Formats: sequence, structure tokens, C-alpha cells
Amino acid sequence: MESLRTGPRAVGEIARGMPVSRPAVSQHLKVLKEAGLVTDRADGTRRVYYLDPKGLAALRAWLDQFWDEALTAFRAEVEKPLDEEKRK
Amino acid sequence: MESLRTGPRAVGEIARGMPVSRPAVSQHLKVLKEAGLVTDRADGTRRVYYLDPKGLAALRAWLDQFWDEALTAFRAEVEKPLDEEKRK
DNA sequence: GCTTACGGTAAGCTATGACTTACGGAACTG
DNA sequence: CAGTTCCGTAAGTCATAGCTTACCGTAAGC
Repeated sequence: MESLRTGPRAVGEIARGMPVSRPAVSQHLKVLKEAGLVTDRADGTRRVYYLDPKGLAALRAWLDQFWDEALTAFRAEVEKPLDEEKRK
Repeated sequence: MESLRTGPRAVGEIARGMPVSRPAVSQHLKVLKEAGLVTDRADGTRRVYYLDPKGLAALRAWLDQFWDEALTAFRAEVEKPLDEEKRK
């Protein structure tokens, strides 16, 4: 995903900058595609992959909500002062 | 982490709602703690864990930046029109 | 002081994630 | 229509993530 951050790339192109084989990259991309995080497009014999904004948005939305809930709970915890200690 | 979303919890308390053993939960918490995503506090013989806002914030910041860069690249790609096809 | 509740850590097992090599198919190239 | 490039998938290997059981320390209750 880091490789795709700056734009579309073909499989072999990605693999060249990686310490792993091309098939390994293909397998990664397959998983990411199933997860909705990347999409691909044919370009001759090459296959160009790029990030899927929808997937990223979903991830962001999830994290944002998680963040909100956690922060709310955190505040509630802080502003729940003394009496707690007693009735343990 | 989902278990801690709504507030602090003790280890055993978390484990009870999980399909795994208590030590397994302890190990998860250890990793999360090393990652800076949770913190803990002693409470008698119990050990209470809660989300670490700092860690969450860092995660959010990373994802936000990733998102920005990706979206910028995405726009640039779309607004890069015809002439590309020719000089392949 | 004994016992009981709670958790961290060690040791060991197993499923599987992540890689590799090998192969085959699709699309351009001359 | 051969040869080349690019890629996906199959099959097999290996390291280890993630669990379990067992054990030990520490705090609290009676």
C-alpha cells in the first residue's frame, strides 16, 4: 500500500522495489483487493493497481468512530471522581 | 481493543467475554502496550487496562496523512488526461 | 498466617501466513 | 505466428503468531 500511496503502479514495478518476489506481491495485492483497499485495471499485458479511495474512506470512518467513542469514554472516566473508590 | 473502547477493564473481565483463555488476553495486551496503544494501572491484585489516547492519536495522524497523499495522487492522476496513452 | 482471587511468564504445540519455484495464459512486438 | 513480456495461480516449505496448560508471585480477605 505504501508503494501505491503516490499513484498507480504495475505489479512488476512494485516488486522491483521490494525485497520479495513478484508472485509474493501479487498475493498481497489479491488480499488487499478482496479487502477493498486497492483496485486494478488492465493495461496491455500489465496490470496496474491503485488505492481504492472507498476502502480508505471506510477505514478512516471506522477509526474516527472508534476514536470518538474511546475519547468519550475516557472523558467520562476522568470526570467520575471520588465515590468510586469506596464501593469497590 | 474493542473491549476497551467503552472504558477501562481488568484482564479477567476481558477474557470472560472472549473465546480465548486469560493468558492469551494477557499476551495481546502486552503487545498492544508495547505498541503504545494501551496502558495499564494496578488496582489491588487486578490490573486495569485502558486505551492510550496518544497511541490512537498517532494512528489517526498516520492514516490521515496517508489519506491526504493518496487523495492528492488520485486527483493528479485523474487530471492527467490524453497525451499519456501515446508515449507509453 | 492461610487461603483465595488475579495476572504475568515460561514452555510447548499447531495452524497458517508469507514466501519460493514452476507453470501457463494473455497480450503486444517484429 | 514465433518470441517476449507481464502477470496470476498452484504446490510446497518454513517460520512463527497465537493459543493452551502449568506454574509462580503478589495483593487482599478472613
